[in-house]
Amino acid sequence: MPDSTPAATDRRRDDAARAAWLYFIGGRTQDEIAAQLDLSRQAVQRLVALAVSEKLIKFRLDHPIAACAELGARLAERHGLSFCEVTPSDPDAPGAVAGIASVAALRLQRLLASKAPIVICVGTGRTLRAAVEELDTLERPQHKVVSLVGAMAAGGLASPYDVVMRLGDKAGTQRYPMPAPVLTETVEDREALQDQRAFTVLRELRDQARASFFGISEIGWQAPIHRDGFMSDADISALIEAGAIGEITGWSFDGRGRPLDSPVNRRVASLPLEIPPKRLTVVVGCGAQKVVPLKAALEGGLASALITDEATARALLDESA
Amino acid sequence: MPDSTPAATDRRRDDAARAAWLYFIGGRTQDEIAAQLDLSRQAVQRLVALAVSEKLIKFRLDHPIAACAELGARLAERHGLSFCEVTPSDPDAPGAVAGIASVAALRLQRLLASKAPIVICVGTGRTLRAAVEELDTLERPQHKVVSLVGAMAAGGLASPYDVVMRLGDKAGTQRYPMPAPVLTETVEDREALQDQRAFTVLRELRDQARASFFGISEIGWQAPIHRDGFMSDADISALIEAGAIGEITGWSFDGRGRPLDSPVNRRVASLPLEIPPKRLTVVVGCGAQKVVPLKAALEGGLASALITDEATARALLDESA
DNA sequence: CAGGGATTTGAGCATATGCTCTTCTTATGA
DNA sequence: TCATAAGAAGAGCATATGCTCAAATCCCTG
Repeated sequence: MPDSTPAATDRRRDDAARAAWLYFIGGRTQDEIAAQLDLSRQAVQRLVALAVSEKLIKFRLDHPIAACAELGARLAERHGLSFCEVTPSDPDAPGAVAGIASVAALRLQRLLASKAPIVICVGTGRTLRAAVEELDTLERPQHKVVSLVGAMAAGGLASPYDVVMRLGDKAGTQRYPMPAPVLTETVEDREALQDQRAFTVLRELRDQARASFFGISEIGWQAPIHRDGFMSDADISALIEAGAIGEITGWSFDGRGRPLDSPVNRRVASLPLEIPPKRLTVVVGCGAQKVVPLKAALEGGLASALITDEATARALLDESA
Repeated sequence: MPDSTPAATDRRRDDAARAAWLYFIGGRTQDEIAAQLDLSRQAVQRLVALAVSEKLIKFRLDHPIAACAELGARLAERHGLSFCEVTPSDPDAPGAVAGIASVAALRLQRLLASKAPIVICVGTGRTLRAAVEELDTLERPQHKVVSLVGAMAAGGLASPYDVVMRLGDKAGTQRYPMPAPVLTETVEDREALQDQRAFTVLRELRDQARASFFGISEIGWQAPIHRDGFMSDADISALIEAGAIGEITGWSFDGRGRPLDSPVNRRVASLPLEIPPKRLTVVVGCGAQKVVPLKAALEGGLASALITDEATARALLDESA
C-alpha cells in the first residue's frame, strides 16, 4: 500500500487545492496545469475532482433569481416569516439538497461572523449536515453550538448525520451535543434524563440562543426518522394513528402544525419547540415529501424563517392558495 | 438589433444565474440543462460563460495551501505585519490579478460584514478594481468608503479603475470619492484644493477609518500611473532622477520606502501616507514589476498587511535575505 | 413597408474532460 | 525474501465543452 499517512493526505489536499485554484480561478486547462505541476493530465483531473468533492473549492451564486425571490417574498409575507430564501430547483434531481444547503451555510456563516459570542441551536438530518459541509472552515471559539435533539437511536446507534459536532469542527466553536436518544423507552426515562445537569445547561443555552436551524420530515414508513432507527414501527404506527404528518427535532405535529398530545411525544427527549418561536427559527427543507409537513409547520407558526427550493415553494403556495 | 432593454438584460442574467446554478452547484451537464430550460446546448454554454464572466457565480478556495501559508507567515514575521496572505501563482500568467483580488475581496467583505458603521479607505488601480469586482453584492448603507486618491488625470480624464464608486455600488455603502487629480499643476493649486471643505471631510473620515486598502506600483515609463496619464513625462523623469522606485496613492518613495521630499511629491493631492500606519493598512499587489516597490514599502513600514502571490512572496523573501 | 446592419442562433468541429480498465508501485505479513 | 493486495498512475475512449462561421432574426431608418 502506498503512503496514506496524514501528512501525505495533507500534501494531496494541498495539491488538489492548488490545481483547483489554477483551474477555476486561474481559468487554465487541466493540460496546462499538468505541465505546470509536472503531473499527468489525469492526475490533475483527479485532483480537481477531489477538491470539488472535498469542497476545498466552493461555488456560490451571487444573483437573486427573480422568480425565486418573488416566491420567497410571497411565502414570507403569507406566514409572517422574517425571511424566506428560495433556490432554483433541479427538476431531474428533486431530492437534491445542495442548493438549500449552500444558502443555509451562508446564513449560518453570517451569524458566525459575529465577534460577540453567540449561541446557535441546531437539529439534525441530512439537509443540515449538507449545509454544515458547505460552511467555510472558521475559527470561532467564542461561539457555542447546541444540539436540541439527540443524535442516537434507542439502541445507542449514532446517526450518520451528526450536525453539532461537525459544525463545531468546521467553525471552531464550542460544542454542546445532546446526550440522549430521540425517543426514550418510557416517559420516566425521559424525565430522569432531563433532570440531569447536562440538560439544564442545554436549556440555559437554548434560552440565550440567537438562532435555531432545524430540518423537517414527514412521518411515515419511509421517513428518515424511521429508516434510521430513531423511531420504531410501533412509534410510527401510533403517530400515524394519532394524525401526525410531520416532525421537527422528533416532535410530531398534525396537519395544522399543532404538536400532538400523544404518548410518543411524551417520550421525546429533545427540548420542546417554542411556539411561536421566541428567536430566529430557520426551517430548512425541500422535496415533495416535505411539502405537507412544511405547510403544516408554517400554518402552526413553528418556523420564523424558511429555506427551500423553487418547486417546494410553488407547492407550498399553490396548496395553501 | 434585438431586444437590449434593461429588462431583457435582467432576464438574461437571471437565466445565466439559473444555468450556472444548475451547472456548478447542481453538477448537471450543459445538455441536461438545455433540456430543462428548453434551450439549445450552445445557448446554455453562453449563459454559463456569461455567469462566470459577470461573476454571478463565484469560486472560492477554502484551503490554506501550506507552502503559501508558510511564505505569508515568514513575511508577516519579518516585517511585523498584522497579516500576510499569499495565493498560488499562475506561472503562465504572471500578471494575473484574479487570485489576490479574490483574497482581498474576502478581507473587504469581512470588514463590511460589521453591523456597526465603519469607514474603509481605498486607493485606486487595476488590482483593487478587480478585488471590488469579486465582492458579493451587499447592502451596507451604514458604512462609508473613502478614496484617499483622486481618480482623474490633470486634464480631467477619469481613470478606468475607479475603485471607490464601484465599491460603493457593490457593497451599497456611502461613497466619498476624492474630487482631485493625482498631481495638481502647481503646489499652490494643491494647497487651494486641499483647503476645500470636501478635503476636510475626507481627512476626518480617514482618521476614523478601520482600514485602508492600497495598490502599489513602480515608477517608470511603463508604470500605470504614467501610461494612464496621471503623471507626465516630466514628472516621471524628475522622480526617477530623485531616486523614486515606487508609489502608493501617488506618493513616491525611494528604495528604502522613504517618501521623497521632491517637487513632484509636493503636488500630490492624495492624503499623505501615515508612517507607521495608525490603522490596518493593506497593500495588495503581485508581479515582477512590483517586487522592488513592495520590498521598499515593507522596509519603510508603509504597510501593516500584505496580500500578494507566491512568486512575488518568494522574490520578496529572497531579495531581502 | 422594404433595406440594412447588428446581433443572436445553431451546426459542425476541435479540444478538453471524465471514466474505465490495465499496469505498476509499495507496504505488509508470511 | 517473497507473495499479496491496496491504491496510484496511465492509456484509451466516450462524452462534454467551447469556438467559429454561416444563416436567420430583428430592430431601426428611410
